[in-house]
Amino acid sequence: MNLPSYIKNIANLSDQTEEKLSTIFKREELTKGHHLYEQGEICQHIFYIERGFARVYYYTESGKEITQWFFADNSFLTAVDSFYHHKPTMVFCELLEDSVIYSLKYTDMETMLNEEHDMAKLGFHVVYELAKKLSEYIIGIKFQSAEDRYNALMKEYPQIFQRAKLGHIASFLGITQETLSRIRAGKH
Amino acid sequence: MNLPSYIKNIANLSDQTEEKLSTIFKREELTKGHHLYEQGEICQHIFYIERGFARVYYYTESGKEITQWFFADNSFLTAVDSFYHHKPTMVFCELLEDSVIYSLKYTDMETMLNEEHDMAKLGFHVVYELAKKLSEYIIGIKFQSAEDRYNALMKEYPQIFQRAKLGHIASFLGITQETLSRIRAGKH
DNA sequence: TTCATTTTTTGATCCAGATCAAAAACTCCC
DNA sequence: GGGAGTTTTTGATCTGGATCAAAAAATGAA
Repeated sequence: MNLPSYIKNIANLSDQTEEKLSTIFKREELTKGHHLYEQGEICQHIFYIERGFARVYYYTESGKEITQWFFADNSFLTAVDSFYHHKPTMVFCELLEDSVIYSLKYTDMETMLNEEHDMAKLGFHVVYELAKKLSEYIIGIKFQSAEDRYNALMKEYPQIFQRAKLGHIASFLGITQETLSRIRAGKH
Repeated sequence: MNLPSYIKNIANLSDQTEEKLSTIFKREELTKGHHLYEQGEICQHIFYIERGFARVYYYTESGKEITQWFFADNSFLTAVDSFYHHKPTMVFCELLEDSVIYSLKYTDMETMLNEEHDMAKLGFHVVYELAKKLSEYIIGIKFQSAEDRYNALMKEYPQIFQRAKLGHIASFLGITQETLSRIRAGKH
């Protein structure tokens, strides 16, 4: 779904806000492998995926690559640790498929947040939903077995194995690739 | 710090908003053991802790009690899964100390969010900070050993052992009480 | 101060899942 | 279609932290 339609579904913006918004969002078709942002950068944008698939990941001190989150069609994403406070982010965001991405510069968003009341409400809504997801994820990852988490992911998002590699999914679940492979094989 | 001062520190509200806000917040002194909300309720309030200490917890299917989060002085809290969408929450929130709590009814907040632009901006800010914390917590809990997480907690929040019980802290860290006890004893 | 209850520590055992290593199964390009 | 790289599976072994059980320490009420 394109961004204007998506926003219409979740919030009731004035014509003025809608128009402004449409002028500051940039729509791009980006290819698989493209990075929306990388570790060390200050993430200046908030992104919306019209169509595609993205993975956010980082490296541990010991050099292991960990998937923090996946984002599919119709989701907003940004480097939460960086965007709002202009600090270098710790994470990378790469596209796992050719994707259609809208991006909005922080400075433009800030301006709109200040100028348009309904934009501020929309911002609240979007961030609130993010917090809710994160909160649910935390409940899941603590004190659930690897297999429980796998089952939960499959239920919520069955196409994941068509769109991401096993290793990516494993580190998202907080387990090794080998363990995930075994769970999937039904052994264990 | 009381709520008006705290808010002044993080946002620049108009006199009008500030005044409105002060009329809809209720300030109470509540005793240790009091529950701000319980599982099954629809959480109707957002709370601010002027002074005190709260613990959010829930029960797993197998009946184990898990601490989801601690909140100390100068923090906002609510049942994220419930508040905004009026669904029964899965979690409990109890005070671990006598506390001074401000509470704001959802309906009042919604009204203000709609009426006052700078209130919407404040809401965005508060929720954004929450999302950032949750996001950082997730990075910590995956692929860090129990001891690493213990050390991180001690660094960030050394007083925790004076304010919460070992068992509460253990489930927050995602480990058993016995393991935490051993880590603390320096063995292992 | 004593006794009961709660909380923390210690000990012994066990297992889910990590790690290391290598084989198998895919990809995809020349 | 063959070979080089990539991704997934399988196998063997090891270990951090769980579980169960009980002792020790702290708390608190009478």
